[in-house]
Amino acid sequence: MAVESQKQSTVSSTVEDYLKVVLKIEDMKQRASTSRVARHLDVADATVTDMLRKLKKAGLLEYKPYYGAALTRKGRQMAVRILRRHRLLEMFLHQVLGYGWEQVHQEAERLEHAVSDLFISRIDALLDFPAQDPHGEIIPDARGFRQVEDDLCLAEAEPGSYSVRKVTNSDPEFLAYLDKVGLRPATRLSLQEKSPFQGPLKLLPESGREAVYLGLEASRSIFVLPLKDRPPASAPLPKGRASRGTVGRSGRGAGEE
Amino acid sequence: MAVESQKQSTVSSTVEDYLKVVLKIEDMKQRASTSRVARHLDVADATVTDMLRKLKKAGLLEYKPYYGAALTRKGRQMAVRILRRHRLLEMFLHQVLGYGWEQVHQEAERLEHAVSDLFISRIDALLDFPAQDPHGEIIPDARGFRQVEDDLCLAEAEPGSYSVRKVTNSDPEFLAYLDKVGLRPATRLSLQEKSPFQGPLKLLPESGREAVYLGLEASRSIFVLPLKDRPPASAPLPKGRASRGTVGRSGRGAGEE
DNA sequence: GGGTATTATTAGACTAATCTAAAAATAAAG
DNA sequence: CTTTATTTTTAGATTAGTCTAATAATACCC
Repeated sequence: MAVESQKQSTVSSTVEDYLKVVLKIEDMKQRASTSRVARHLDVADATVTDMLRKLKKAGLLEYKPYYGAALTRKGRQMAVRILRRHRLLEMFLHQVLGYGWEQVHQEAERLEHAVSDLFISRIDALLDFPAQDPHGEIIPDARGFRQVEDDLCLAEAEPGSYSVRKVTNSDPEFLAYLDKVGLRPATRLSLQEKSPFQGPLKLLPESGREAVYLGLEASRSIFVLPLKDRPPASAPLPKGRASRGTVGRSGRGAGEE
Repeated sequence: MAVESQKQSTVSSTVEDYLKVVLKIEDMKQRASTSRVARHLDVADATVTDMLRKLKKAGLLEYKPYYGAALTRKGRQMAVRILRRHRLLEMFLHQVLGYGWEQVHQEAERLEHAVSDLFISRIDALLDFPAQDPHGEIIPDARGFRQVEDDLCLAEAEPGSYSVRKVTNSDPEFLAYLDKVGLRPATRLSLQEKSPFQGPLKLLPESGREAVYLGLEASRSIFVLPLKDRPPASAPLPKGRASRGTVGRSGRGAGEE
């Protein structure tokens, strides 16, 4: 059949932000309820109700009153496109302009709506088609494919050896702190103990001056990969990364034929 | 006296565009009338009337009904800041991302409103503090100083030898044409004759395959510097540029004390 | 200097995105 | 299964930026 390259209707940057948030919530396996979306965007609930109705009419998401929203293929496609832009921009700011990983998010947040596709493809090439951003987040490819991320939340991990896969928190203060104690993507660490009753985690980062006591809440934004348990000093650095996720479409059936 | 570093109140990108246009018109020694501003921005005259009143109230320009607008120091400061951003961005797109000089304008037009001051200072350093953009336009420095441009419009020039200083037209088609016939900033050329009755100019660019016949209207956007008349083949390339403009404040009395 | 042409302004309206406060639906708890 | 608490939606308003059509001011020309 004819492959209609459906031109991507242009949407406002506000709409892009809504789609991005719904995608983020869906990725966390949560229901994209009015209030949850509102919290992420820091707007009033009523505003979200209106917008969701509008986005439904535009065919970008399903919306059931009093229930919530779910992206359509078209909406997801757009959301993933923004996600790709955001992460590529972060990588560019970090690698080319020397931004710290705690600085990249805010700038990318504005640029993702302003740069052209040409800009994106140029920085993609300049960076040699990076697979991850400075926080360890996977960068969707140009067609919208996203590698499945097979990582584990530190908050759920058992004591043992791990390497940091990604940090899903963009608060500059928090990231600066992690940096200070030596917790960055690719850092190896040993989780030594988890205190009971929502207590902190005792960690030993490889860059390892001393043990770090990290609050449980903070540990929820750190994702790790288990390391084959070998003597940490002689363990070979897993070049690509020991176990990779399989490659799959972004979302059920999204993307073009 | 105490140096109040007056924090630059933030304005919308729309306002930035208005200020930029008024600056551009003033730079052309014209009156910033409602209709002229409207034409530059491609909006209705009525829209401009409203906006000028608003900008006057914000202290960014003077506005006399039925006459026009003139930037205040504060307004000019903001406008020059955007101009600097625009031109630095163009240079960056050209030098780092490999954009053609006919492609840079459109992208910079969006980015100038979106990038942070950090971004600007980083690309400024990366480019080694360039003095001009890809069209030969002077880039104001970080304090808002602008070199006086002592160039001559080709439309007003007498036959003789010149080098191209700048091209003040951002139409991609037009720039692509100039490029094709070998007319770019720094290109040396000889203006051979000017046909009477608004006729075309006969030019011989140094990169010089053959003579170029350029319409008078087109010649208005090309600015040149006269060359000391020596045999063109042996003339030494003026390194910095033979005669430089003096350095002065951007606009009468603008800038901080 | 009065009539015509041009240029500006006013008036009224629209859209996108937002808000607050009130009303309605759903969920939770006895 | 009724009452209460929570969540969501509706209603009504606001702001920024824009438009068109009508009116008013200025400029130009014999």
